[in-house]
Amino acid sequence: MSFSQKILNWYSENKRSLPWRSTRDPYKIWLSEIILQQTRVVQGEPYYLKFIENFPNVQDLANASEERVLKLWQGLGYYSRARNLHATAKIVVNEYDGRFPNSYNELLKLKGVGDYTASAIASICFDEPQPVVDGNVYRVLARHFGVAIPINSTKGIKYFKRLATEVMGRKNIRDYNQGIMEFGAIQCAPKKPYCLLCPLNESCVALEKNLVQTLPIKENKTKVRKRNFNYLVWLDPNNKTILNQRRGKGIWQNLWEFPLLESENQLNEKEVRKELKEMVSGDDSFRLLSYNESLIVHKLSHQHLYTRFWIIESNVELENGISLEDLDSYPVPVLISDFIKAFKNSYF
DNA sequence: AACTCGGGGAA
DNA sequence: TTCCCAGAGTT
Repeated sequence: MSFSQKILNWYSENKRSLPWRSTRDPYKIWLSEIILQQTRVVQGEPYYLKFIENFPNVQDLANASEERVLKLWQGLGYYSRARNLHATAKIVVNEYDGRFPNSYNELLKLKGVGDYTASAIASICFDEPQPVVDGNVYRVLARHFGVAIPINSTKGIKYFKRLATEVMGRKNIRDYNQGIMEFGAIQCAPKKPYCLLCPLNESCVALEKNLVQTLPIKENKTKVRKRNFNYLVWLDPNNKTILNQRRGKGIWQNLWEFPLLESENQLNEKEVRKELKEMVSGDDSFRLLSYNESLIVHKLSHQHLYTRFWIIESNVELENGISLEDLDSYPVPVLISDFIKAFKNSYF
């Protein structure tokens, strides 16, 4: 029996029941694929359900505000996915008459749709024989065929795409693609796969050579940048506060946060007070207190944010202050939403 | 080719 | 802690 046939057989017996498995609607498949980029199924599934409920079709998504899209995306990370999702919805509505392109090559032109996602949509919705190559597929192929080329090298990316094309089998590409990913996620898991019961164990090169724990090979370790954040949580006599929207490049683009003082070294109370006096032009009729005793370390994959929240009780009314109830309507990073939640429970 | 972009779950 | 997740865009 061929490699692809064994995958198909395994899939038919072991596939999870997932909400996007029962449709060929390109909108829904596209949405699910964007959500699942670098994201576990269990984490993405509730977001998929929320998005379908709020935006049943691409027109609804295109007509929404970016604020609303980002708010629904809040907590999922990689927020450029949400911005590109929204932008692509508008393009599909305005330039494609509301219909998604139906081929790999055309899908590839959409924002946020790369090789993997174009292959996924083309195969699942339109039966086009394009193999998906995601993290699961890299692992399955590297192990089963004993490939030691780094999966994140230019050479590796080309090699595995070619290998995936050779072994895919073209008759049921829709189930095969989902099957090999599911197989990688459940059977050929990253750590401690249970090879004894694997339907492909007789032909697995990594198992034969005792390389299951070694493959796939990945090079480059991301170095972590350390940053010091001081968030200024204003509270005026009406308990209103201030949020700013992050613009430009960097993390959390277009999300909201409290006014931020970023510094080379962590600031103490005296230094924060000095900065504040300049901001309010000499007026020092405010109370300043540190909310968190020890620093909060918010860890992103390539940045560690050493964070302190400062509460500033001011006697001056803020002009465009935001009430604490309204804070929840803004899309904010998890670091901020965690604080808001704790703050509301503890401070009043 | 290397870097940037989140957050969370599992071992 | 470390690894990695149905990757893509930018430099």
